[in-house]
Amino acid sequence: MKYNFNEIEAKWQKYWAENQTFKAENQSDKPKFYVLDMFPYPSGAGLHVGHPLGYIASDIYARYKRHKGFNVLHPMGYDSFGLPAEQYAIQTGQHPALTTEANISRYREQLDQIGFSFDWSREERTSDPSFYKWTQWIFIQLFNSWYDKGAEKSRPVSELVAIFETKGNAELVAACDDDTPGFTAEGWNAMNAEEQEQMLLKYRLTYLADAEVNWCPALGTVLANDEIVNGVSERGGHPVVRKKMTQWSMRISAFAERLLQGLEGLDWPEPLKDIQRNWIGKSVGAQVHFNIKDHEGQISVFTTRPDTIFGVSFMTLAPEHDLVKKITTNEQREAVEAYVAATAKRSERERMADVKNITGVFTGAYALHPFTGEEIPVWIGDYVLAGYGTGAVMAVPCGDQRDHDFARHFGLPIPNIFEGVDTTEEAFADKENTVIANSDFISGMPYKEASAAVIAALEEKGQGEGKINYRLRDAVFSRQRYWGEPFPVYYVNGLPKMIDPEHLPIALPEVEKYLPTETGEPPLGNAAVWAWDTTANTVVDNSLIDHKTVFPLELNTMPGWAGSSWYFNRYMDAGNADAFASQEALAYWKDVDLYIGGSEHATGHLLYSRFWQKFLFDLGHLPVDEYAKKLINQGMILGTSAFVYRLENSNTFVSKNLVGDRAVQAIHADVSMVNASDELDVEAFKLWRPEFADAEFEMEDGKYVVGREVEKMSKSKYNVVNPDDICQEYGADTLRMYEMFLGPLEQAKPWNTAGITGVHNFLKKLWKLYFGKEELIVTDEQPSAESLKSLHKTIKKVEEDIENFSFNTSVSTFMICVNELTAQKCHSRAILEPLAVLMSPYAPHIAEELWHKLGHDTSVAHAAFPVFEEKYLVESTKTYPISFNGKMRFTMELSLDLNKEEIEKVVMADERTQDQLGGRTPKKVIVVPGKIVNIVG
RNA sequence: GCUCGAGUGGCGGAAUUGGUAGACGCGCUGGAUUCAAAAUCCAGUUCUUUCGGGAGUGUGGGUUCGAUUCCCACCUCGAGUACCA
Repeated sequence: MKYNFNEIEAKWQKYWAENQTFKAENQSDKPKFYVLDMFPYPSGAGLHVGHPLGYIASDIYARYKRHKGFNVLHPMGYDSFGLPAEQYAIQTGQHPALTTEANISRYREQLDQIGFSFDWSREERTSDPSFYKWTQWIFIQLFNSWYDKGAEKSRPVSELVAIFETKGNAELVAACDDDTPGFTAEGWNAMNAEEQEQMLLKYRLTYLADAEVNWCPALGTVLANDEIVNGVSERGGHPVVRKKMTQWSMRISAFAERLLQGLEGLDWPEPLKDIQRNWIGKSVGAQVHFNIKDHEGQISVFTTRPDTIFGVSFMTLAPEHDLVKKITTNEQREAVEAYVAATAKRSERERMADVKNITGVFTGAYALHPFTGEEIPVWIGDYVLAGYGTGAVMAVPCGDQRDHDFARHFGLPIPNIFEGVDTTEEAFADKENTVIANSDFISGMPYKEASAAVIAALEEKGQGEGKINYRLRDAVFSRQRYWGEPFPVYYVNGLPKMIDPEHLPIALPEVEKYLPTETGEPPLGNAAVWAWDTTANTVVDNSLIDHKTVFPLELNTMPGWAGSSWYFNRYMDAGNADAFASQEALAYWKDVDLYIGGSEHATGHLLYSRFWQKFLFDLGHLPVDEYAKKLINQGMILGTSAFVYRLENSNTFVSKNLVGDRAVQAIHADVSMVNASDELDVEAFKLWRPEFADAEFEMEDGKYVVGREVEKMSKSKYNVVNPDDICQEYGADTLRMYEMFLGPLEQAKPWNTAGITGVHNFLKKLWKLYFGKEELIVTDEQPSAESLKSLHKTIKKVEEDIENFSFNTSVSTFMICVNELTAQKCHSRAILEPLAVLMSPYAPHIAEELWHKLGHDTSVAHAAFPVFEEKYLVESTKTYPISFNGKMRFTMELSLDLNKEEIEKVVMADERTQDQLGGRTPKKVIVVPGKIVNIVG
């Protein structure tokens, strides 16, 4: 009987769907296990072979856990709001919902073909109103909350109001805007409703504020820091400029410390945790307030080296610093203003590219040293960033290289405050080996002690305090786009009001055009029906806006990461209309046991989702404050591009090895036109594009050989391999096993379709253990000891491999097992039945077919995993490697009963040993019973 | 620059606590089968060699009876980050 994979796979895919084989119940006596994949954005290009890599790995794990008796939740859905569908809508006028729908069905078709064990009854789409209803609900919860730094906990704003009414904000330790003024209870009570509302916005966890944002003109929207790479937009590579705009922001900075600490308990890849740690960027130091000569007020700086305070020889402010205007002297005004104007004009990118150029201007003002009273010149310079710390630094040229460079460039003094170090040529920044000198009361102290002493002295003087700074900034949450979640927000006198959650969802309105309006408003400004009627509690026509009962709605939409920040909780109880998930379902599933996805989400999705989880946990909506116990990053599958070489200024293509040193242009050729031996199908190439129709070819041995290069798999490089084609030609089981066979899951590795025959042949060989030409050849014969050994060796190894996520080595193990069983001519049911179960996580279709052909009438998916028994592996002899000076020369099969002395005696008596020694007497003989023998001398 | 990660045959990769380097697969070579091809099967395949052997896991050192594995220095590639005070 032939292994007819197409027929088998279609049959079982249908069976699984009809029988809901993988439906997970929210109540079970079995222990739970939640296996999650990062859900995809359904792009128009469909899946290529790189996309399912992580899904296959997680599917193997999910299926394995089912065999091991767990109630497994393994869901899938779509992150279906996003830019590409909207860009397409702008070009074609087609509603993004339609293209998204079409793309999703294409994705679903492709996913179904690979035989994943997803519980599709829980499918979710972030662009579905029944889903984003809860995204809007969470937004409202954030708006109605503030962060108590004392308790490190999010709390309802109603509690904050109660504090303000009785105590003002003097004793309050809360996350809030930097410019929040202090006020007393009387002060609060004296404010009118609008003023109070303005004040509360400074505390809310999502707030509306004027902020310098990253504006991307080409995309027509603002971007978050993690959406910008090397100063250009991550998507499309467009320039980004700074712009002041009123935007919704998320106060994620309030959670910086918890996001950092929470990493400790997570079984996530260390490099990924490092990325998050760096992004959060905690630094411990002090805030120092310098008085200014002849001026009111102070200049505050943040420093991680309070111990170097006696080494300060100047100060530098960011050009944007508020004090610059106030303190600049008349003599210096012209120079300062010119410098400030010049810096403002430069884009972020120019400033980044131009790090080595030292620029700055003296303001004419002097700060006063808190201990010596010495006058310190105040400069401005663009090496100081307005957005970090206080936007000002105390410059210690002997201890900081940038300050040193600046001082040398402008001829400023470089006083040395380090014992035994010369700092004339370069700064000394080694904290560990620091001994302070020339520094009054801290002379002779090391870094730690000196820092503590300085902080204490500053606090006493009221001129500073210990301070921890984080690099993590609040995240801009507004996007000037159409295809995203609408905010449940309307405006009364310019102040935002939340729509009552019971009226959610606020559905995305219809618009004529998906572009910004003529007045520069976001696309929702084109909507005719986009106003909130506070009496009817519904969205009504804009013409009804009277600012009394009908108000304008928010025109921005939420960013891509809104839905993905909580979707994993929704799967636990997808479809619930009364809550984002029931408390019972949340209590049962709790968290994700295994999460697989790409590391490119380290500073985006994986940080934001942890933030929302902690927030919802604080308010009692979730049972745990970290949602993914274990996370694995799958590596990227790279494409193997093919190149043809065209002689310059001609239409002649030269085969790779004939190019020599002639001037040629390398052009990507579609990999589908190239065979496994790198030969180009010349006729197909001519038909590929009109410009190649009359191309000439210089062939070698009648063949055109292409060049190969490993690159990222992408349409533009014509190296995309489609999983559908592979499934058609070799079957899903082959695809699954080959993707795993390629190499370690976490590693990037090139795809090469040529190698797939090895895995395919293996499955054919497996099939032949069960079937002869026409019939099942499995017998009830007692298996041989050898066969039992092959099986149990495999059980042990495969189980260990799955637990360690080493799926590539499992595939090898299966190959070895089948090779051995074939050599043994084993057709025993006692071996082949457990083998089918063992294979089922990797190659579920063939396993299901074999299982049923062996007489079972329920799915193999819930069969118990074979139990490893040590007794079948017990050996009486061992083939010892006999080494001389560490080099293996020959082997000897010896009984494992022999002790050290006996082994040594037998080995020394062997002729080959004497040959090797050539008459010499060994200095030493190392015998490790069961392992090796090493003869030294 | 800083922080991580990785360097093993022609290729993908294996070697789980320091113990037979190159498992398994691709590719290649030879053979069987076939009118022929595909498919299948068998044998070989790290390099080098005077066929005894010798060398060999990025480079140089070290620890050890023994190092792909541990330590030190360096080189190359990849990822993250980028004036963060």
